[in-house]
Amino acid sequence: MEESIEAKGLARGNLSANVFEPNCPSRLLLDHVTSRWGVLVLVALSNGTMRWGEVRRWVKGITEKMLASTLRTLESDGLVLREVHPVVPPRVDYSLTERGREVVALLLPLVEWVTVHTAAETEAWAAAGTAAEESTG
Amino acid sequence: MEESIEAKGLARGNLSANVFEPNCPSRLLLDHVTSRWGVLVLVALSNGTMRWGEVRRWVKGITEKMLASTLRTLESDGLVLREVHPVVPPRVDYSLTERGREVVALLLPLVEWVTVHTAAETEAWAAAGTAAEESTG
DNA sequence: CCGCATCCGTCACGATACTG
DNA sequence: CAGTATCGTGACGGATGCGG
Repeated sequence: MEESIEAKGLARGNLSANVFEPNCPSRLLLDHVTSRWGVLVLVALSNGTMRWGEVRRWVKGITEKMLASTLRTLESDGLVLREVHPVVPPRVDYSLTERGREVVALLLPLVEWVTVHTAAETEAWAAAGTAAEESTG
Repeated sequence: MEESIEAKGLARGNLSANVFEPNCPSRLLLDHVTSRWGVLVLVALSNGTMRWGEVRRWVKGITEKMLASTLRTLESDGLVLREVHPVVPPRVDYSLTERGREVVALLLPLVEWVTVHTAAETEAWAAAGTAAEESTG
């Protein structure tokens, strides 16, 4: 394992930020980007600017409350840009900031890895799911 | 952004696993590896085999319950190897499996990015924290 | 109808105490 | 040292209400 964090000194405390410290702000940001919905929202937005409803349709299963909360959090972290258009009907666009794109670039390989490494299990799931797809919508 | 997931077809649904599907098993695995404590435990174990107490000391702020739960989950996911030595006093070693090392390799850049991008805020935090350390304990 | 805030129920999380 | 059992709280999730 040449990729040890020790080699990089990441967790040795010789860097200013240390995610292993409970009160370090880096822990908060890490929690946000790796949160249950945060990662999915970020990855969804990697496709470009999206409207509220669009993001909601991408991240299936998320509630309106969590979507709003997640978007607000990511916005305050400077990862997501929120643009409100004062039109009727109301239109709000969400997109990734420069920082947001940086994180997503690191997030994508992880999501891809997970996707690949659940392929075996997913085959069975998809097989059963496809049959039930008609009933579940 | 040439790294769009569209280009890879990751979220297009043409891969067997799709993290955007609420019931897809890949979502579970993603939640596990990106969970609040999961990522920290995995990164900690990237330093090599550790004992229970060691991991606990690395991941500051984690409770015994969460540590046990997280380790069990990661073990069931095939990311962490748990070795029980029937000795007195009891000794249990935790290490990364081959798959675990793969995920950590993808997790480290993310953690590193977070660390770097909170450096500015952390300076103020460290400065204030060091000063307040005396009063707050 | 879209975007989002609020109330409330539920469950995982967190602290403590206890066992082998 | 390495966990397990128990109980309280806060965050999450669902439904509802409001403004444009």
